[in-house]
Amino acid sequence: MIFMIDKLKLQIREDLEKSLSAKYNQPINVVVEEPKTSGLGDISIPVFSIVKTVRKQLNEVVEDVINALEYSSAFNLIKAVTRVGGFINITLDRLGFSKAVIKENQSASFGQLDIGENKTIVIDYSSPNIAKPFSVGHLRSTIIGHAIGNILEKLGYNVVRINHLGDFGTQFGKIIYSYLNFGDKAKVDKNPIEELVKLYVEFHEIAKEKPEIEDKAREIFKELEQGNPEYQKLWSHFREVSLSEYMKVYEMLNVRFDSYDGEAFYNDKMQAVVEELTEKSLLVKDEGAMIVDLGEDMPPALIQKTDGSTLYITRDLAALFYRKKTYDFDEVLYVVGNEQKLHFEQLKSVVKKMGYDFYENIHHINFGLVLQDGKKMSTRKGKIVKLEDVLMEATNLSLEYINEKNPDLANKAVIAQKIGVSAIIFNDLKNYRTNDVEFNLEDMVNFVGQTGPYLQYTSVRISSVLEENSFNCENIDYHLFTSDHSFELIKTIAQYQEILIKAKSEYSPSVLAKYLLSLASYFNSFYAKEKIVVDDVLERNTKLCLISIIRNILDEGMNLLGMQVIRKM
RNA sequence: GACUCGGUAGCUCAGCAGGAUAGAGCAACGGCCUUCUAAGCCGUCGGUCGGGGGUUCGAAUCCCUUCCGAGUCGCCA
Repeated sequence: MIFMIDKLKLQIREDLEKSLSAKYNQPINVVVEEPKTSGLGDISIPVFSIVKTVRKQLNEVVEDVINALEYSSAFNLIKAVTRVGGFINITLDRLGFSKAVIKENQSASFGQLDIGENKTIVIDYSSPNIAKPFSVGHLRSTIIGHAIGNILEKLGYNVVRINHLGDFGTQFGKIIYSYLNFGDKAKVDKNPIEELVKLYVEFHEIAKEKPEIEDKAREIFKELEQGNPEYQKLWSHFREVSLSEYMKVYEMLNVRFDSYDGEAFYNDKMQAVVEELTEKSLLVKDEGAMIVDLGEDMPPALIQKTDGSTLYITRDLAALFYRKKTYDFDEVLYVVGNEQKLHFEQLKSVVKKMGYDFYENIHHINFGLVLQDGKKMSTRKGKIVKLEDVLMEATNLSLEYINEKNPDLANKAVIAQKIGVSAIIFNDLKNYRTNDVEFNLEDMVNFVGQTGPYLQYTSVRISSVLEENSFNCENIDYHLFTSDHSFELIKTIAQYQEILIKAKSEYSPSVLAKYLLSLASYFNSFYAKEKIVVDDVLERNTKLCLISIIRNILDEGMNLLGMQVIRKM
């Protein structure tokens, strides 16, 4: 059974390649695509490359391809074949195609994709640093990681979501020192992250005058590592209060994790890595530190500092092996910014050198930096934009819109927040993830055009029609789907599954986001042209069925992206 | 300096296993609410695809070169 347009294209391609290869007695590659300009049909086949391989006249090849098409198993869904120069344009049988799409959509198996069955993917995202504010960069990681995780689950993968908290390192020595010497317990309890950051900043100011406190901090950290109960208690307290603040953000974004094991969790698992590297003779002493030489292409990986303490990559290696052992993953994804590209290349390279094949399944899902005035945002420069403020701003603005457009709406505050938060999520996901983004509040809370609210609004429009009218998808007049604006919708619906697969293969939610925009756009055009609740029972039922399918896809798609679906706005 | 990523309409971006007149949204301008939510729809305006070479029937897409921006480059994470 062929229904999806991409499957149809694939089928035509396979059939043509088979019969043409036989005819010309050599392997033939056939390109099957969708015409970029409208009015030329639904599917097109440029034959130039075939002409080149077989060294025959263009006309002759065109003839051969058209003849071969008739023997394709997809031919029953083809209505017309025309030729424009070196292009063969295929027009689909709209009636037959619509029927296939709607039937497929109604079947129980719709959307149940199983390409990820029995496969496990570990995905590491969000990972904020304890005692530091939740940055806009971590917001990107959180949003992108969450959406990719959802898409993977939709495709049938077993997904393990890990929040690899930055809860370890010399900075804890500094914070503990500051807290003990000039901290205020009450203040910290009341406003943990803000106060801890203040203490951290204060530490650095004092360290300018009295550099010896740096040694104190290192000492405290060393004792913390070795299990000093007082320091451990403080560390664990700071971790807890920070995490509970992050949880508020996660709750607002509707994000969950399977594990919050951060860097500290791997503290006792690093020695084994160092030992294994030593056993495999990969560790070399260089300028007092222990490194793994990675050849000409890459700078070496620093595994152990001169003073014997370990580094980021050592911890990541320990975490990686732990995850492999614990989850036996097929792939592991790290949703971490562009600036750590080299780090992950080194990580893969070290794993490869250690002789493990699974280095190929380690993917750095990099994303662009959040820039301010064209430069990387820096905590040190104190230009911290508080995430809560951004979410608040978006919520307030959407409330203003509601008051203007629909002042009698019930639950305004709740809906305003759902719109505001979703606007920010969508704004991040609609563009390809590796693009850098300039921090711009106005863009983030834009509600007009290619935005989150546009999708929500489209779904709400459909809901308000469906709410008042019952329908069934058994009794359909497929002829109604043959108009241009209806058939665009049918073709777009038919692309949904392929879009999910593409979003997975590129690890980019933007593929889905762009698709939802185009579906919504086609619907809104349709909505402007056609009255849905008409007197004719069959026509009304047919249209209601169609728009309900559209709403299902919009809603599911929005959920996959991490947005909130609403019924009224 | 080396390496990586990017440069497409005034702005934000699609398109990039080479294919037919380079597409959206925003902004600007002009239409469309006595009919299912106008956060919408329709139209107009807007481009030497950073510059220069090359590969070929054909280049935004591939190669080289050059300019511009960002990021990274052993003891932070």
